Amino acid sequence: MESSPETLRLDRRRAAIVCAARNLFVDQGYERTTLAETVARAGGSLATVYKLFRNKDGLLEAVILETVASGEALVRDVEASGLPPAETLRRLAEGLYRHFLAPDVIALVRIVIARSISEPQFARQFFERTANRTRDAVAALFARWQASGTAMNGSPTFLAEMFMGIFVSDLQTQAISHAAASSQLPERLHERTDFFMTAAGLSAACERRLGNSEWAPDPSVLPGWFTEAMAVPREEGF
Amino acid sequence: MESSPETLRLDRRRAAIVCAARNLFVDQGYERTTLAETVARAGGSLATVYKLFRNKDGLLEAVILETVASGEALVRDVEASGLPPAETLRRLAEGLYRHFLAPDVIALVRIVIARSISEPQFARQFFERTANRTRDAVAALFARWQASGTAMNGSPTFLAEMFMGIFVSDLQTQAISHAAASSQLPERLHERTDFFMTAAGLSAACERRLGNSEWAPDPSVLPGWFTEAMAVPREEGF
DNA sequence: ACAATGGTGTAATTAGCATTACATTTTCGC
DNA sequence: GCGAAAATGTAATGCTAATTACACCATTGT
Repeated sequence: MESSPETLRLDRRRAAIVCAARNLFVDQGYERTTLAETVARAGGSLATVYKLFRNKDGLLEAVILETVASGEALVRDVEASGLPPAETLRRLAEGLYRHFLAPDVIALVRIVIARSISEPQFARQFFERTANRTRDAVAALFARWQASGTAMNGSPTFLAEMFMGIFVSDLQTQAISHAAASSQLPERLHERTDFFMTAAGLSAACERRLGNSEWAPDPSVLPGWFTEAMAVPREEGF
Repeated sequence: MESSPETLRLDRRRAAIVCAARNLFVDQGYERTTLAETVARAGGSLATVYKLFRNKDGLLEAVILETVASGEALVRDVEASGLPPAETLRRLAEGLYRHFLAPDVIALVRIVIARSISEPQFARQFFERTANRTRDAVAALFARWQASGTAMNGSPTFLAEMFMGIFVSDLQTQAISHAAASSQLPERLHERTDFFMTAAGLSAACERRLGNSEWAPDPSVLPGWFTEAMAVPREEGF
């Protein structure tokens, strides 16, 4: 093992560089940010950047992978609060919205899309780690609900896709149009979530038919698709 | 007026350059395409490019604006066939999908997003001319239906936004992940459209209650929001 | 205190490409 | 055919920024 202080020092440099780079990338984009600028802001030197990240692309990769994570943790947390489906979905919607539509995240998504032209497999990996993983976590949640007797229209995977659609379309809008973050978020979000729940057969009205007071899951007999959809959420930063 | 053959010649050059540029941009992206390459493919010369488009940015602008148009015309055409709402929406979904998810369009959207970092107002204009205009056309369609007695859950604008969400989320997926165009389009699309219609209260089941045989709009008394939503579709290429 | 390891600062090196300039050829009305 | 106007081809120019090389300073373990 290396001596701890040495490692710490190196790590601190690395963190500082990644942080400075992230801020600059978010403000100006990747192409317009020079390594000289990054180094000027982070301290350190060009040579260090090349040692740590091999080249500018490597730095971008580090920035992206260390900044944007999936919403799995959020799904886990909201589910853990044990609320009935309708309320769970409302909170989930709010949390995912906050997560995926944070200005920094949008800016980085723009950069990833731009780079996807020359490096498709990097973009694919990014997408895998964020959107797909989150979608799978939501699908698994739906699967658990369905397994415990909550009726809904459609397979968990399909419903998860549609649920994610609530955010993605806004993400696209913001990514392209640079619209100011709308302040009417809360209502819009609720409206959309309710729309989703209506179609999915999960709206509050439906729940009342089952008595929504003490909603408790019952993990007993599982349908066929359950096994694949039930992939256990992995440990990963939010 | 200039003499006709002269103008024709100039126009033909222009068209050839735009076409070559579009193909190259779609294949390689904007940054990686050099003007020399474009000119080599189109014939003509660098000097001509600078005369016609002022600079590389101008060429991009021309390519984008002459290639991607809104789906207004499609909305008009599908509506004109006079089918009941459910069937109209299915066809509309199919048409819009084909339009917005064509590989060329996706590639150009990628480029616009990339450029939106340094030129936000150009990107906003693009968005305005494509997605927003299409959404408004769909909203106006919903407004007309609602005005003629078709019941639905939510304002036309809101419903149009949700309807567009069906495509946008896939557009995002394709733009980022470069997934091969899915061949399972038809089913997925139908499934989603039906999902939308369920939530919107427009599904076939609902229609049957009104008798869906000879569905005919009745543009008589209009609700308050109608005027703004009813913006007449403008002439524009599809 | 002292070497050694490794970070730092600066100054080349390099390369790509947009943009410009200009000399040559083509087009087209007359 | 002729000459003006425009198009073409080619060869600079110029700039930007990634990448590399190298000489100088800091930290750390002994």
